[in-house]
Amino acid sequence: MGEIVAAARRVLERDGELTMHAVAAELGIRAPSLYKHVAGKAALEAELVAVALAEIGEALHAALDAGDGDRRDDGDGTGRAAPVRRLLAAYRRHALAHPALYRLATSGPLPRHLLPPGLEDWAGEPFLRVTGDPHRGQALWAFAHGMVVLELDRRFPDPTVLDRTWEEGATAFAR
Amino acid sequence: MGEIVAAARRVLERDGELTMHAVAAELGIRAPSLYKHVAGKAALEAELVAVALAEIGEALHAALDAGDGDRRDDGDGTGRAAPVRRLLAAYRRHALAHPALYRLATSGPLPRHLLPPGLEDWAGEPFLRVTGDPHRGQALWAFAHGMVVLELDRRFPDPTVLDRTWEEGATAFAR
DNA sequence: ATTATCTATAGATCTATAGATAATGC
DNA sequence: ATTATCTATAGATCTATAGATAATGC
Repeated sequence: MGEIVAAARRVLERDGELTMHAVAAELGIRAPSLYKHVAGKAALEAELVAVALAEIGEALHAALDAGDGDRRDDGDGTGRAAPVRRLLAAYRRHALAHPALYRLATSGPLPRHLLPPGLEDWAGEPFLRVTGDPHRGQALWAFAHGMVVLELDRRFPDPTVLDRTWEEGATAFAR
Repeated sequence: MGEIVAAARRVLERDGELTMHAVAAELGIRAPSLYKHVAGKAALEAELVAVALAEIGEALHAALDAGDGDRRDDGDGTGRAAPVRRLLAAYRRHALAHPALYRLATSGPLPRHLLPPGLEDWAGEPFLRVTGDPHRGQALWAFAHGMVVLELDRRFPDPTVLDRTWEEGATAFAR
């Protein structure tokens, strides 16, 4: 990860937003100097999106790889709820740990032409892996993404503990 | 709905964004004149959020009321998939028909202190009605919201037809 | 020489206020 | 008189370019 991208990431995670001025300050230089190294803000953001997708993908794949042994004893007798639960837990944990980066990578149009080929698919693969079906995988991803953004935006009324809500999603999709 | 709110709504749905200048132009006046009638942009947006929540709530309640007779023949033998399907279909249809208004009402922090009491809960009630459980209702809502925002942001790879994905969510939550 | 950084600033966007002026109601 | 609208403009924010200046490599 280039120095500038790393600085941009620190800024984004610290401030919750990204400006060229803040990135430059983080590096100890002036904003105009950045333009000798980066094409523009959009290009810098695209690099951050690539970093974010790679990390999300790693977290999700790792979550599934980790538990490849324990398919029983998940409470519903089908042996399928545990992997789904682990996947969702990893997704939630990672997103809430890097809220601004998560938002950058998952909100608004994706600059696909600026991303490494295959990265997007690879990052989403765990949802396919765990459901065994593309449409079901997409649906599970939509559930996870919806939960995360609603949680980040504090959209759930009351000071709700959301563990049970995540659990409902896990069991619904685990049949 | 006040004239200004109505104009703001037209602007939002037409331009996909809201500026005081555009709202004033829509009314044939200058932007500074608005401030004699509205406290500020945030207040105007809050009124739009209230309108949006009321309309979403109406659409969802109506969708459930409409089909209170046909609980059989939904393909999974439980008699519960049909209402969930209708609810999701109404949610999707309404959101995609008013994308900018939907986003305004569901993204970012909700100005609860500026909304009519009870409105938020009432708008979300159909999810409780159809699942019979608060947590399951929240989970279903998260799925619907996730689907809509991912669809609006064109986040699903390929030119996917998403009907089957919605269907997967419906069956998952209809048990 | 070449490369990196600097200062200065254009230019785009918006919200919102101040104070002047025109329109309307009694 | 009061109310609504107007012009003018402050002020906040950002991205990005132009041209000058300093630092580094050969």
